[in-house]
Amino acid sequence: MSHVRYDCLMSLDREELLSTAADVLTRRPTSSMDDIAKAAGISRATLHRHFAGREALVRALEQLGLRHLDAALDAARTQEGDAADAVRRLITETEPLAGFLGFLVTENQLFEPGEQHPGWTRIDERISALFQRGQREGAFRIDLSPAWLTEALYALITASAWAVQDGRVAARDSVRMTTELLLGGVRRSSEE
Amino acid sequence: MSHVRYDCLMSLDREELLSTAADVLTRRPTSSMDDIAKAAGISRATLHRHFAGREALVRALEQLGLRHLDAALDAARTQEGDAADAVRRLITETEPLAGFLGFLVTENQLFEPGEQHPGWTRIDERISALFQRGQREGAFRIDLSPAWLTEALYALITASAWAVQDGRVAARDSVRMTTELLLGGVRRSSEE
DNA sequence: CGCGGGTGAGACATTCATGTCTCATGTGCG
DNA sequence: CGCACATGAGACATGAATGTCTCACCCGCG
Repeated sequence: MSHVRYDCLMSLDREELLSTAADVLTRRPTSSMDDIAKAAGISRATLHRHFAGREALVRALEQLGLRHLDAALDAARTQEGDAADAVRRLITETEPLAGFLGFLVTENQLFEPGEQHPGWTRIDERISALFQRGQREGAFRIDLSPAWLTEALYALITASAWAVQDGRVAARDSVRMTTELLLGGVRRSSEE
Repeated sequence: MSHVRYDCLMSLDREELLSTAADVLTRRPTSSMDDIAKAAGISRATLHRHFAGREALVRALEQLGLRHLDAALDAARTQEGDAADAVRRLITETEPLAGFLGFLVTENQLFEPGEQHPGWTRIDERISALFQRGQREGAFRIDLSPAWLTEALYALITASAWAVQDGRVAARDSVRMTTELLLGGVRRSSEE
């Protein structure tokens, strides 16, 4: 068997597969295994050979999303520099994932009301830590809990992705709109 | 047939039915017609006598949601007084609908990617008009489009409902958190 | 050349929600 | 009382998605 020798290549296939699956499900969250297989250019049988079932596929997609989020958090260097700038960087890095993130959040909200995978808590904590740092440094207001700010960040990012998808927001404005609203709010402020 | 005579009563039944259906689907968006019927204390057959199918039921729920939103917009008197205060009132009035709203948004996002019911555009326009007014009066910043602010309002309201449901935000803080974030953003501001 | 592993196509059983139908019950009203 | 209508219970057919299986095919490699 070539399983062992070609594990890395298999992983690559798997990675691409997950990627296109993410694309398809981002566009149409109710796509069937058939649709996903066709979109990936493989047969349903082969798709099943990679992922035991839809359940397993979604789990794997979740892991993929978590990895990407982790990477985005790393790339944003959330522990460095001005907290507000770090939030800007984080949103910028996260924007390409926005639609996919929306799928995962919806899926989670849909099928596991109340419980949540442990993988998310770590991401939540990393984001939460950023907001906490901002509060500690006096850059962020302290009357909004980091947990809520984290939720709001998710919400605004996915909302912007959907707004872009529906043509209500221009794609090039997406990051700025999200960032500015989250950081500054609607009210006209005296500073800057 | 007593159809004509009892139309008003039937409507009342229908209203209650819609209400409990909304409750059930808010909690578990994937509930079956069976679940809904049981929750309403009626048989699936009777449920089908009121609504031709799930499609029709969801449509009716959408109408219900639109009516409630309209009522919330009326109650918030969005055209009166300070725009920021109007937003506060709007969120306060909308908060009881938040979970239900989340269901409708998700359902929409799920099954009709791209298109949207004409009923929503009117609501969107009413909310959008509020933000426009705030911009005109100099209370709101003008570099965020009213369309985006409207989307963000939806997103934050439903996000807060989910956060409360998952225990990440206290129910009593929900309105304040949403309002404050939307109006003032994360950044600590010099005013107030 | 011949072999083996991976693949595509498709048949098949299963499950689940849905929609429709029938029939027995029950309740109110004449 | 007896009739009409609404309801509840449940059988039934349908359709869709899923998961499993078999078989033929092809491609690379010995």
